[in-house]
Amino acid sequence: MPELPDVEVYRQYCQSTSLYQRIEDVEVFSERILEDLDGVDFRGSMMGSEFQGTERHGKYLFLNRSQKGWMSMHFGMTGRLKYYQGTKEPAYTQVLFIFNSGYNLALIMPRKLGAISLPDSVSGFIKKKGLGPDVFKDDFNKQVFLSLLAGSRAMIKSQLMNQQVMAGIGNVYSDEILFQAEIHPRTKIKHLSKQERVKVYRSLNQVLESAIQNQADPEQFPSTYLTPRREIDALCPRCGGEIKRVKVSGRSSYYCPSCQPQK
DNA sequence: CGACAAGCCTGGTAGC
DNA sequence: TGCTACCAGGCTTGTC
Repeated sequence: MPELPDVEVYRQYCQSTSLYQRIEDVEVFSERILEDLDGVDFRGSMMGSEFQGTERHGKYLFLNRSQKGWMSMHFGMTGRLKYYQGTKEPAYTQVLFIFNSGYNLALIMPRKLGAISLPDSVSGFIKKKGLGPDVFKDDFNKQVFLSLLAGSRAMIKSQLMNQQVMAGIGNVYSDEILFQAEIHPRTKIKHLSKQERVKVYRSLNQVLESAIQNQADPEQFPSTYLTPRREIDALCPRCGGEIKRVKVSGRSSYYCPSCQPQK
């Protein structure tokens, strides 16, 4: 479920495991996820360097390679990382970094919809991709959020998920935020009052903070959360009613019809 | 076996 | 009418 909280957990994982070890070799099992180099050139660029720091913007993770710039990672729908010792890489490993410490870092991704690229700078990458501000950084405040909704013709869920507007929220967390805010996912932004918009903002902050604290693991989420109950006819943790599913911009959205009535 | 799945990107178009 | 902003569909491949 690689949305902002998941990628933040991956960032902390890399920070605590994968820095300051020389990359002795790189194995590329799927070239399609390499954005700007083929496998041979990517390997050549990575070998001999080491990761020295981590950043995150929205759903993208960045690893600093000092004078050689940055490596960005995107996890698609199914990507995750594993730092391990041993000879056999995990199933569905697409790119494998082999360190001189005897440990390896595997990018595991059953569906090859993620991407790796080698940007010169994080800010340049954000600009090139047209990403909006990261929703969990300090400068993302209520005023910024309200300005990003102002004048929009979109449905609230689509706007929360639009990475060009604001970066980090995907299908699962947009549903959770709107469940906590008691707003139907198909609500048009122009029909939301100022108080309702502020309520969405507060829910956004609370949900992301709680998710990161709980290692983005739905099983550890508060009992009032929808995320562990993303299935039709599950029961609403607030009112006990049946959870329903509806399509919003082509994405399956779960909600409680009585807690989140359609306007 | 068809529908579905947490990601992004693109082309066509609805609506100001 | 023209331009934007929006959204449906496609990509991939394993699971139910």
